[in-house]
Amino acid sequence: MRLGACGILVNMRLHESSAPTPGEPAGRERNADATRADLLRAAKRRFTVYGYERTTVREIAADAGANVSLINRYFGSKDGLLAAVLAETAHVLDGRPAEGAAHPETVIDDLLAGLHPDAWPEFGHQNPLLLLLRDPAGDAATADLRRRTLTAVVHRFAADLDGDDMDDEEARLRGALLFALMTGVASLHSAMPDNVFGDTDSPLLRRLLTEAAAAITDPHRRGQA
Amino acid sequence: MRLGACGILVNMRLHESSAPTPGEPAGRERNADATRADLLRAAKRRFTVYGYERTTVREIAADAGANVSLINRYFGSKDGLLAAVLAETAHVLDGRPAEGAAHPETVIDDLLAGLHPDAWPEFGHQNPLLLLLRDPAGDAATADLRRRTLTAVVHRFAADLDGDDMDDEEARLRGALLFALMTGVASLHSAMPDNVFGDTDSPLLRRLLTEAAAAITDPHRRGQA
Amino acid sequence: MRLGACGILVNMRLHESSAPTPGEPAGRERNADATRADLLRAAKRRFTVYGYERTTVREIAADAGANVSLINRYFGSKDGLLAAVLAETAHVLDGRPAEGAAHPETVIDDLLAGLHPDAWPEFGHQNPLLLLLRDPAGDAATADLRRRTLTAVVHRFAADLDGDDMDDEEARLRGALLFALMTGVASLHSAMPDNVFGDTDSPLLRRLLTEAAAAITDPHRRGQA
Amino acid sequence: MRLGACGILVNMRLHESSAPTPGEPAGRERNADATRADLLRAAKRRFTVYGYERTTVREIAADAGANVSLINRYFGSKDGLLAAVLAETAHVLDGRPAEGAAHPETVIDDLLAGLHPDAWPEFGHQNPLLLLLRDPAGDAATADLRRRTLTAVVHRFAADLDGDDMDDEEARLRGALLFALMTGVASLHSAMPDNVFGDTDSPLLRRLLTEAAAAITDPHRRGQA
DNA sequence: TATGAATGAGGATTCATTCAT
DNA sequence: AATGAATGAATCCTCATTCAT
Repeated sequence: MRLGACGILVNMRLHESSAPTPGEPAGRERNADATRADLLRAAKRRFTVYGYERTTVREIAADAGANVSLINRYFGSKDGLLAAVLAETAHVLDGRPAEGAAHPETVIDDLLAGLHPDAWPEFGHQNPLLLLLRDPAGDAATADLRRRTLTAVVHRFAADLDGDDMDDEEARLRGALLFALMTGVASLHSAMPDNVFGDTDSPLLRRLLTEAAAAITDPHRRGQA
Repeated sequence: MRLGACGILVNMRLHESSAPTPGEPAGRERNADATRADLLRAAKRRFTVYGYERTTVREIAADAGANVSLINRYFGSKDGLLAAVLAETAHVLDGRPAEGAAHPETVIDDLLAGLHPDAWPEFGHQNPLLLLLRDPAGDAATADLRRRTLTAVVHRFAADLDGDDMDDEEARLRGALLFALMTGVASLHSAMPDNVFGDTDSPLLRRLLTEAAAAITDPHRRGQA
Repeated sequence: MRLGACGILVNMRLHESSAPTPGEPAGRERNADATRADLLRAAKRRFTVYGYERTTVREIAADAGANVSLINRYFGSKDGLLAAVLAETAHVLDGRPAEGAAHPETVIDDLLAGLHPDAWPEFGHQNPLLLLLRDPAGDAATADLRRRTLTAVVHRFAADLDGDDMDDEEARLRGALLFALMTGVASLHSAMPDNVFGDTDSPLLRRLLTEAAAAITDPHRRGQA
Repeated sequence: MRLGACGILVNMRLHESSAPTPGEPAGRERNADATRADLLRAAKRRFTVYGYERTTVREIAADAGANVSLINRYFGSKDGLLAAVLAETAHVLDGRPAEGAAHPETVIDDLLAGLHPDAWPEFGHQNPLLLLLRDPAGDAATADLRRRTLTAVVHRFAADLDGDDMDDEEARLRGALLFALMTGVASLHSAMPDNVFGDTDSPLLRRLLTEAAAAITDPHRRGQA
């Protein structure tokens, strides 16, 4: 059983490719790649924090310090931008540490680290996976992309569990449940600003989550009727 | 430990007070209460399934077979309608069986029943609790109502766990985690139409969930480091 | 020269035919005439104070303690109600004292009395003639009625001036000017809540207005080049 | 006594910065200033002629040959547009001839010139001051602006009268009365299309008005009791 | 490449009016 | 006569997108 996939969930400072340095004069430097990246970053944050519908393209452009039309130029449409963000979300998994310890504790460590106020700066300090679960926005193509991305992520979880102790079917189920537990916690944490879970570093919280994760992932669990 | 609150989640009664019998000619029957109820029902479904922003008041009115402006007449605004739906969601809890068996199995039974394709007809066959977690729409007042409703629900979960075996603080934490597990499963189930969890009646699914729930709720769990 | 017409402008407490006595239960007594009168009175006030467009029929009905539909029943439409109010305005002139002293002082006395905060209770303490001059509301028929009413009123002023000292043409011109002076003062007074004219009883104000009125009405004025 | 302020009332210059040349194909020339000016001009006319409420933003946009949403782009809202028009009205005063002959005749000349069918083309051939007196539309902020503009205009009249012959208080009263006379005449003229005052150039009309104005403004008037 | 002006579709809401009771 | 539920047209405004420079 390997649980490395969850390693992606740790806080990772991303390479600020070309942050919209404030103080710079209005006239943006003509650099397509940087502009594109800035727009993408701004979109990630706003989509994650406010949701797709409540985000306007003008807000994204303003955040990025770019002109609105460039969204259409580089991403075709607002939906295209969402698709790019979703793809980005999937790609976040690619950067995971290749080798991961396979213990429930690791999973939970990653989860709890992701709840930290400083985690996920690129996504407005929200777990990007919530983007895949919350408001079902976008057109048909985007919805499909979202679904496929979600499937890929869940499969990744399953793959890490897969081993000689269980078949694929069972691994997929356990992976999905583990994913559900994680996103459930992240989602509730995100929805309740007054911190339902109290101190994120509380030993009890960690113990309970670890136990629950173990119950889901451990095939040799005793006491199971 | 009592877990009765979760019994509410299986409440799928649907008193079709005055369904808009199709085939009838135009000119709605003049019954304010029925109209209001129809609008509320239609809103519940669309808000839950499509989200607040992607639902237009005209769609709701069309679903209800009523005139659009009656939404404003009866609920003041689209936001007021959302508030009514949220309140309804909270009130669903009030109809719970007064005393419930306090076993994790009961919680999971309720959860799994809620995943059934025929469950929650009023909410478009989606768990209404998702309405409290997904897209953060509405104006300030509605957002506050949403938050308070969510808090109330979580507290209800906690109250059912509270007992002589743990203090309030701990009960609240365990309740929140249980709630997170449930909504996480419901959310993932809702987002992936091709049924990630396979057969909802599968014994393995039930066993894993029950174990996880027990890990969260049982204070006397052995083998906890 | 007679100026009696202006006598109509004095403050006159109207017969409260059936004031919507508060405290009475909802169910209105079934009395068509009284209801009609109440609606008319309410409309007079709101149209005069807030203007036609900014007044809703529901507000009028609420003021009158009557049901909205009765406006259409008794007056055909909102426009019909306005027409009735305009007619009423014209009829106010009918109740004038048949014989009036023909001095500019009388005209000005009436005008100043009309500026008093307690004057014109039926019209929200505003000079009803403003209704004929301000916002050009209503459909074509109503606009025509308004115009005809206005013409009638101006002619009435002229008639009071007519005499052996001048021909009809000249009387009409002087009457119109006198009317313009009066309504100009009333209009400005109405538009500036902080009382542009200071104390309404000020001797200077009365003297200046009387002189101006005299300049308009007196055919034997000396010093006219 | 100086009456120069009234000189502004004859200001009927109209710099057609970029008239929507009819006959040109669709696709408006991309000139923000010109578009803004066109919208403002169209609004001035419709607000003055038809009043605020009876004017729709679409009508204004159509008049200006511009897209409706540009009203919101450039003025924020219909109310913002009204505010701009009111400000414009106030600014009209700024362009007055610095020094004016201080005779009642000048005031009346200006007034009568303003009654000419060709006067005030920008305001639909209506005296723009009527905009400040007629239908009290707009939200609270706009109502306040209207009131302040009106106050400013009246004070301007007063200032032109102020001199060593009278104190401020008295000047303000006389200024207000002069303003009332002027707007009263303009208002009645505007409300009665069949020309109540007959020929605008009639010597009698001019004489009567000049006498009335003199009665209001001249502190050395003989024959005053 | 970048800008910002212009566009048009769509959305919530208000309101006079009609209709059934 | 009176009630209030239902209707639909109309209005302001927002927003993604396109176009010309």
